[in-house]
Amino acid sequence: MTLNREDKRKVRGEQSRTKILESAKDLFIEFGFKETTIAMISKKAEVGYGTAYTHFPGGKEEIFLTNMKDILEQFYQIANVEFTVNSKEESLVVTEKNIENFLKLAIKYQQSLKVFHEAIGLSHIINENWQNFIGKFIERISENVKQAMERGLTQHKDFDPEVVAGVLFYTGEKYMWKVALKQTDKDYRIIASSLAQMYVNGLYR
Amino acid sequence: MTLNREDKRKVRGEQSRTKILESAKDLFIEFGFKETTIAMISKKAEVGYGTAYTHFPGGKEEIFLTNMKDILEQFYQIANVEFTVNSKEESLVVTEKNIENFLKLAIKYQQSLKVFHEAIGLSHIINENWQNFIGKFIERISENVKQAMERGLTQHKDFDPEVVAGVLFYTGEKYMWKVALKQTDKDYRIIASSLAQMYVNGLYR
DNA sequence: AAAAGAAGTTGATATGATGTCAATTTCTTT
DNA sequence: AAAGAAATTGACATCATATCAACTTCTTTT
Repeated sequence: MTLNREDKRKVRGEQSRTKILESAKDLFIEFGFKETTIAMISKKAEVGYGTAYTHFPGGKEEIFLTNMKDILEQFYQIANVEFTVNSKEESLVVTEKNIENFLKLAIKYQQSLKVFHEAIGLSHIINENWQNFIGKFIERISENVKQAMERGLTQHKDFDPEVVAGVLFYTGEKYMWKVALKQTDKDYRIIASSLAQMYVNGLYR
Repeated sequence: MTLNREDKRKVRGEQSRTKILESAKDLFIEFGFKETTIAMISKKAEVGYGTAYTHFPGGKEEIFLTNMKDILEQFYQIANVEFTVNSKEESLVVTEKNIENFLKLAIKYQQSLKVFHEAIGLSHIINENWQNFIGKFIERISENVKQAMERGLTQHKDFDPEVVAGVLFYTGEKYMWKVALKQTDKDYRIIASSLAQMYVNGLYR
């Protein structure tokens, strides 16, 4: 066995895989998730029909998720910033900025997110991926809420942290989809401002 | 033409229609939207395969929507209650009660709503119906927000009424689905309380 | 009462997508 | 050069949808 020489079969395999992913990316954006078929993808990628399944046993779903991984990672970075809240004013600024960044990404990846939204409804596995992703956000925001409650910064001491976190995240998520689906004309800054105000004034005293 | 005598063909037709709807109702709850097929429905209803399509040209989607109409109407009644807000305290009580009623319906119709949620993702037409339905809610809540703003009762005069309304409705909607999909153990009163507090304290000064 | 017509039923059929698999090609190792 | 491994391939089985021409059942017309 010669380790330093390239295996041409592996190279060809990688090429097929890449061609499938790239062809799929274009097709999904042009035709959407449901309308795009394995036949279309393999044809555009100039590989046999079955080749798509050897590289992606999970079919369309796996191909799509592989392409989305990158974008999802960027969204997750926003929630992943550590911060400790010392005052209502500080929280307002941080929250508003986070929502703005979130919505900016939605604008940047509008086309892909539109397909993603469709796919979440159509595919059980893709939906599961998204729910799992959402869970991390909610958890993260809940921690901040708990922290604020423990320090006596909140309006009430009997808030449910998850519900409070949901007010921020679920409303933000909904507007993210609205932006992606072009269902709103509102400026992302207006959305971020009103939502941040509602959240911070609702939570802190 | 004899108007007072019954047309046996029409009677038989009505019977077929009813049998299709009732069979579908059971099957949808047992197998879900995707798994339930026209073949299953027509078989259980003891009619020919094509009969389902003569009564419901829109296929599965039309059958399902026809069955859901009743439940949706009940949800809409909650939003349709006129009320003018005079104080923050009054608003808190009314808002909390509305959310509670909303979530109570979700518990009552948990099984149907679970299927509905699946169907919204799978069917473009069913999704459209739901979006249209949601729009009425948001509009209604927005009116209340505007009213409060005009009367100088709010924390800010530059709130976007729709975004503010979204904070209440979209979070409520999300928890409605969580209840229907049994994705939460929280008591509906806990949810209603925290959400109402967040909304009212966020909006009013 | 028979013929014509209308309403409703029916299942065979065309269509279109998915996922599998046995055969085949291409490259590597013995 | 032969054997073996990796990757490719498209024909095929499967399954659900929607359509439609033939058919049955009932009503109206003559």
